[in-house]
Amino acid sequence: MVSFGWNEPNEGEEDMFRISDFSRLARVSVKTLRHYDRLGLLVPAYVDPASRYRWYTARQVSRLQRILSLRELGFSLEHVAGILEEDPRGRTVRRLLELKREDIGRQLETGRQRLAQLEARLRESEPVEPRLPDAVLQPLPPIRVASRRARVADLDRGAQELFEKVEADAMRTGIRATGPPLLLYHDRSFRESGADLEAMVPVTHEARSAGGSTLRTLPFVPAAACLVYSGGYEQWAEVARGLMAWLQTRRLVPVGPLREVFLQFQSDGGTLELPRQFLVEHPGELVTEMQIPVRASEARRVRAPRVQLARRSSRPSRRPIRRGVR
Amino acid sequence: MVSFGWNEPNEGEEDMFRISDFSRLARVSVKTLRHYDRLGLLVPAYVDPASRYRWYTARQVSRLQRILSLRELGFSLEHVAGILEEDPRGRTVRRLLELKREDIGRQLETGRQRLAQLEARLRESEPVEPRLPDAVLQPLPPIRVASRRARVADLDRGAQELFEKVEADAMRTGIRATGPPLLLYHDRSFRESGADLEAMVPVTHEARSAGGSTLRTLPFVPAAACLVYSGGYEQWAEVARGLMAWLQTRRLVPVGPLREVFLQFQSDGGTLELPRQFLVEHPGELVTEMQIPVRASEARRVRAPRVQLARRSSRPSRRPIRRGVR
DNA sequence: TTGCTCCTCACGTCACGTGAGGTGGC
DNA sequence: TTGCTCCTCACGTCACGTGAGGTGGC
Repeated sequence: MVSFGWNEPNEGEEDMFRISDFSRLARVSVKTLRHYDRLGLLVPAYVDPASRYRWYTARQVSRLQRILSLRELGFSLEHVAGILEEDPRGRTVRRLLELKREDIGRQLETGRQRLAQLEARLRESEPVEPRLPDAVLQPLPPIRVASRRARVADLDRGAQELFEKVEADAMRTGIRATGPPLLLYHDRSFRESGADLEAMVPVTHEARSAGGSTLRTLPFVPAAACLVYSGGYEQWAEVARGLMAWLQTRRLVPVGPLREVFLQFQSDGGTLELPRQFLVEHPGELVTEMQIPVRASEARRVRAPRVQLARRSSRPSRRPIRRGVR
Repeated sequence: MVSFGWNEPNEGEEDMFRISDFSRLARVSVKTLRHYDRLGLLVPAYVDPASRYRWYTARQVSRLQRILSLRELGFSLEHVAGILEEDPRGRTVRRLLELKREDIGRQLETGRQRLAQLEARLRESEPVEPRLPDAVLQPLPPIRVASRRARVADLDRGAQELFEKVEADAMRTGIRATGPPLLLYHDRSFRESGADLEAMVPVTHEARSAGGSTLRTLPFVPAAACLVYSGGYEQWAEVARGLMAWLQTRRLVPVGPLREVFLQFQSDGGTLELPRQFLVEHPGELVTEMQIPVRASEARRVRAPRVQLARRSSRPSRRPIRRGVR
């Protein structure tokens, strides 16, 4: 047994709160307090060596409240532990909070959108059956681009940062963009985090250097399904449905990385060869073209059995969901 | 082996997408698709019996998108499964969506508040040290009340519903409230879900029946720490700190259930005996009094050793947090 | 034939919650 | 002494993600 602290001055001498009272007054569950103790986030002011009872002081409330408010801002407890070791007035914490502010701003925006959509859906008694967008099949010419490729932690932010870097490089080296920016998805399947992205800007063949960006030529693609749509990713549902239905009826299958071309991504328009009518229909909106290399299917036609039944008898789901609302 | 479906008409005959392509085009990870298959939420149109490869059709995108949008609204996957079995235009779904709308509205509100607080904190170079609110020690007289007690799933909503019921009972039975409503926390420690709450309205002793509500008399409390504050639960941090510090310096310990008295909970004020000055200072705001029965501490003074060191040597935390921001 | 795609299975993550079984405190 | 409070330990939750080890498909 180690024994110390018993020679301390009187400042340590004070009444304390048992865990249940501390829990009630601070509005935090006992389980949470024990959890924070284990993580070393909030260690009780005193722990009885025999009974292991935890005792807390009033002064510990402020640390607890800092933990809770950081947690509510969306930081992980591990992250909170780090922040609490920093100077709360220092630059590091300030920067983190500023980043978090932008974060929450974005979250609010998507929340508002979702709410608006939900309300629209509730107002309409009958859903407006959206006409599915139509695609075209065409070859993609080789394109000379300045590009940056990386695995990014967050899809949207990562893409934006890549584009900013490429554009900064172009600025510095005096390269002019000759067309709208493109985004390539290199992963064979979709992933939200750790995606392998390549952001690029078309340039002329005269460009010799692009700083940190790479100059390369996108290969010729003999056939690609291309689909232009307006609006952000909230449109993806219909775009995907439309494109896939289109591919399916034509017996085409994807064979290469997906491209997104940002034809109009700012209110001033951009350099595009879009039909003028499209732009008039969607003034100031985001206009994107999706392009996916395809080839004819191998004519290996798979016929679909009534799979729901087949699956049930051959391989029952391991964790069946209990049905029924409420 | 069960075999069927091979006599189906041609409608089942169509090309399909392998899981990676379906994933890319629908912007959903392969892991998620397999997960939904396992749960029976989205079973592939065809599963090769030999290879167990999953094949999806374009038509399955719309079901997937419904799953995703319901999930994003905050429904659990189990709940989503239930909703998908209902008529999407039926009353059940409509009611669920309306509830969810209110839910999201509330979430947006707290998000906005958090953002505002964060921004305020970022604007101030120096924090305004809040003066801690002050409590008073006083006896609580017995009070005749009409009350409803229940375990509630959600704290805030549960309390509100209880109050609505009590007030409806009072209306129906013609009882007049003789004071501001009270909320009692019966749990020995705090809990967010499943809390044991009692909502009550003071009434006269003449009342003989209160419908579904119970008529009872709150017992006399010889000593309670009472603290009046304005604002909502976002004030709790300071209130708790103030109250606990106040208790601690006076060597008082809580001995009974916590009461909240809603002195002013609507913009029109209410029936109160608050100092007029307080009301003038906080016009139209929420004004709450916290009351907690106390008694003198047993003079068993626990002296706090330097616990951080003691704990480290005697019981190292099992899952230490790796420190350092970013 | 080779590498690529897909498979299953087991375990991890995150912030606790649940419950069993047991001991200290007044 | 009795019930109440608190303890630890192990496991569960939720919606997947990670990675090992292995097989089918072109």
